[in-house]
Amino acid sequence: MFSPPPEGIAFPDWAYKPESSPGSRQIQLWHFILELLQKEEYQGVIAWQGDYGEFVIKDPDEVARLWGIRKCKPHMNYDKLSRALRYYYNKRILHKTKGKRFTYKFNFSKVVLVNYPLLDMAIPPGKIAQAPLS
DNA sequence: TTCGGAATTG
DNA sequence: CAATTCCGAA
Repeated sequence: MFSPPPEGIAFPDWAYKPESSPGSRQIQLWHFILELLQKEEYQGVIAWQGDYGEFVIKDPDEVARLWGIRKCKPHMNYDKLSRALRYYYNKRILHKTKGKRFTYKFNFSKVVLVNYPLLDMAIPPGKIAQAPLS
């Protein structure tokens, strides 16, 4: 039969964007990719590959167009989109699966931390811990 | 196809 | 700071 959706890579809740507090930033690129990946209607353009967090882009131009619409950038294209993705390598949010075409992998360890900085709020009185992130 | 520098913007 | 754009290189 057709391969059932791998249960391990489905996004529970923590993958969602904490979204906008007033004055927040706009949606980041990986949030948008996550949103597309969670919808079956986009499996024609982007879908999970197999391993944990690995996904493959089937229609880069389609993804790029949707992303462009989202950001009001009508001249978006996979070349520019992937450029932003490449900057994510250094941020440890994404990685590239080499050998395959249009295949990337999410770095959940970092994604969770980025999404939930508020989870670590155990601050002992009198001492403020500061994480030298980003 | 993929990587990355550099300049610019919000 | 994150993303966009341009473009050369491997």
